[in-house]
Amino acid sequence: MTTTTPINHQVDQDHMLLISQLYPDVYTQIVPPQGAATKPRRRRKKSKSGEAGGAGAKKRKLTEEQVTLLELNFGNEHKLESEKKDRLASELGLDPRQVAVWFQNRRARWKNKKLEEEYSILKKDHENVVLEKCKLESEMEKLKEQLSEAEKEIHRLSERAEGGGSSNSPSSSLSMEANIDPPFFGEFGVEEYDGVFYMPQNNYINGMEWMNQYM
DNA sequence: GTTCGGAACTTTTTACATCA
DNA sequence: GTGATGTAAAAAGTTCCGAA
Repeated sequence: MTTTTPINHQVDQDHMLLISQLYPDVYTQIVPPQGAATKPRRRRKKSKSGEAGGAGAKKRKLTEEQVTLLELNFGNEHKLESEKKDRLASELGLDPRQVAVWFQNRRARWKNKKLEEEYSILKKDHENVVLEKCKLESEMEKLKEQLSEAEKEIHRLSERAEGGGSSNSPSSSLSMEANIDPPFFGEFGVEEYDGVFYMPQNNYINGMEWMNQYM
């Protein structure tokens, strides 16, 4: 990382001077007059048409053909090598710097567009997830209701059975089953085969209360 | 007169080379 | 090997012009 040292300023000024000789049209506005060389670079001043820059400094809208060819090249490669830039520039009748600037701006536009697209995809994904969450929540509510009904039914049946005094009660038969050790993770009804865990479809892990009826 | 897209520009960041 | 320095290129941010 380079900081802007006085040495760098001098180097920058030298570059600017050199470039200004190569591309006088573009750089006449920003190369400081003599005596200003040691000052830090300043933003160019607002220049009116016809001022120092002259006709060459005027912004030119690129023609349709120029843009088409530039787009074509951008489609192939988002970055330009120096040789290709020069070749393209002479092909288009443009300054190589203009071609470079066009590619810089095009990359920026492309990046913005890509970000917008990614954002809208993520937004859509998020909306779908929220929708799915709502569905699952309402499904869970329904299942809870069903569970509550089942619990009530079990309670009714066990009360009736107790009243009858039968030794063949559901609780006694189930309690025998409860004494059998589960294979793996038995208490959750989860079994492991070959490193893969299997869970019975109707198992309900979080709401284990009903299981206690048989313990 | 205002807004917007884009060309042109400046500043910052990054990567690489060279040298002490 | 390592840190300082220089250089070039790209990214990021800004200014300003022309057209609608």
